[in-house]
Amino acid sequence: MTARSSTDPARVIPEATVARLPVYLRALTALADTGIRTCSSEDLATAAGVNSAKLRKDLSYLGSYGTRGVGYDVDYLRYQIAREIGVTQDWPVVIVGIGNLGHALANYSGFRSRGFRVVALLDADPSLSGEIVAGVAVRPFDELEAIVHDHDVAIGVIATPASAAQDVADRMVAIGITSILNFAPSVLSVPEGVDVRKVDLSIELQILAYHEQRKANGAEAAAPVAPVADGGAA
Amino acid sequence: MTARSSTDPARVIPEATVARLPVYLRALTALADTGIRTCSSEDLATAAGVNSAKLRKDLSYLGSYGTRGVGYDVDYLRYQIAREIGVTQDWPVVIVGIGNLGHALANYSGFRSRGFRVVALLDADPSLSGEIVAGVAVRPFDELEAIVHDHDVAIGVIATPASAAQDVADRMVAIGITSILNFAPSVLSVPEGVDVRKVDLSIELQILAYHEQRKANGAEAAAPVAPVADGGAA
DNA sequence: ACCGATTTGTTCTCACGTTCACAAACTCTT
DNA sequence: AAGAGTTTGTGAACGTGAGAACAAATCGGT
Repeated sequence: MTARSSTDPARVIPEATVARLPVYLRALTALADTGIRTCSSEDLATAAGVNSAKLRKDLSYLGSYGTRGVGYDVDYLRYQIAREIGVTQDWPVVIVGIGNLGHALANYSGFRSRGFRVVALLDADPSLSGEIVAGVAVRPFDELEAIVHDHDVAIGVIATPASAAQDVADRMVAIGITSILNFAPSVLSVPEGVDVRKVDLSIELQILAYHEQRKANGAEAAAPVAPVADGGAA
Repeated sequence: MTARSSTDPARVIPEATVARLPVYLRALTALADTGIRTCSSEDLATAAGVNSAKLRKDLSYLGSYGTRGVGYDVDYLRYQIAREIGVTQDWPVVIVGIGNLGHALANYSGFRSRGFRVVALLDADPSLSGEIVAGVAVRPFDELEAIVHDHDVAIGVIATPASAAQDVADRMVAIGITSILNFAPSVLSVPEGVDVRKVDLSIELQILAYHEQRKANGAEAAAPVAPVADGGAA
C-alpha cells in the first residue's frame, strides 16, 4: 500500500499546482455562491481559466475527491483545497512599510476573508506612529520582535522602498519569520528554509511591454512597406 | 547563415527569460549607479539572484553582447536589454479603478521611471471625478475610448473590484487595448491576441501559507509526540 | 608572438510541467 | 440486472526550462 493519504507530509505537490490551488478555491467559492452544488472538471476548469486535464491532474495530487461519472461536490472539494493550502486556519501577518502600497494592502479585504489577519502595521517613520489604518494602529518598526512573538507571526509583508527591504527582511528572519511576501523592487537574500515570494508591479508591466512591442514589430514587418533599418547604421 | 539579428522579429525569446530581463535590467542599473562599468556574468547573476549559467543563457537569446575573458559592459548591456523589453520608448497607460490600490499604483514611481506614463485615471464612481491623484485627474470611465484613442494607449491596468473586472476588460478590448494588467481577483477571458497578466495579492499569501503549513507539519511529524488527528473525526 | 588565466556562448542532459488519450468507475434508463 | 452514457484519475508522449560542462575567444604578461 503506497497510497498517500492527504495528511502524509511526504506527499509532494508540484509547485505549479500549488500556485493554482488558490485559483480553484476562488472558482469553487464563486460556484457555491451561485448555488451550484456539483460541478465537473470541465466546469471548474472553465471557471478557473485552465485546461480540464490540468485541473484533474492538479486535484489528483491532493487525493481522489471526485466521483467518476458525476464530478466534484463543490463544498467538499472547496474544504479539501482550503485545508490543503492551510486557509482553514488563521494566519497572523505583519505589514512593514505603510506608504501608499502599505495602506492599500492593509485595507485589502481579500486578506481577511481568506484567513489572513493583519495583526500589525509597522513603519520606521515615527511620524506615522499612531495613525489608524484599516482599524489597526501604525507602530514603530522596533516593535516587530514583540509583535511577532506575541502573535506567533510566521508571515511578513514588506512594502517599504527597495533601499530598506533587505534590512527589514534580515530583521524579520532574525526574529523568526519564515515566509516573506516582498513588494519592494529588490532581490532579497535569505537563509535556507525561509520562503520569499516577490510581487513586482513594474516587472509585470515590462513583460507586457515586451509582448506589445513584438506585436507592433510583427505588424510592421508584415506590412509591405518600410523595411526596418538595422541599428548598425545608427 | 542562420544567425538571428536582434531586430529579427522571428527570433523567439523564451517566456521564462522575458520574465527575468526586467530583473537583470534593474540589477544593471544598480551596478551602474555604484559606478561599475564592467561586470562578469557571475557578478550580475549574484545581483539578480540567479544562477550565472542561466543568466548567460538568457542573455544569449538577445545576442552576443559580452566579451569573453572580460564580461559585459554595464551601460551597453543595459541599453540592449531595455531596447529588447521596449522600455526605451514611452508606454502610455490607463488605470481603471481608483480605490486604495488604484491610488497606490497611480503614485508608484517605479512606473514612470521605467518608461510607463499614466495618462489617465478612470473610475465608474462619479463622486471621484475631478479628484487629483498623483497629479492626474480622475475621470469617468466613459471617457476611456477618447483617452485611449487620443494617447494611443495599448496597456490598461485594472484595479477594480472583481465584479467589475470582466466588464472593464471587455470594454478595453473593444476599444483596442491589447495588453492588460489585472489586479482584480478574477479570471479574465479575452480574445486571442490580447495579453493578460494577473497580480493577485491573496494568492501569493496563500502560496506562502501552504509552505508554512508544510514546515509546521514536518516539524510536528518529526517530533515524537502528538500524531495529527485526521479530519474525519471532526 | 606565445602561453596561461579568465570568461562568454553553447551544447548536452535531466527534471519539471502540460496535454492527450484511455481505462476504471459511477449513474441512469430500460 | 445489464448496457449506454458520463466523468474521473492516470499513464505516456511531448515540450519547455534549468544546470553542468566545455570549447571558443579575449586579455595580460613575458
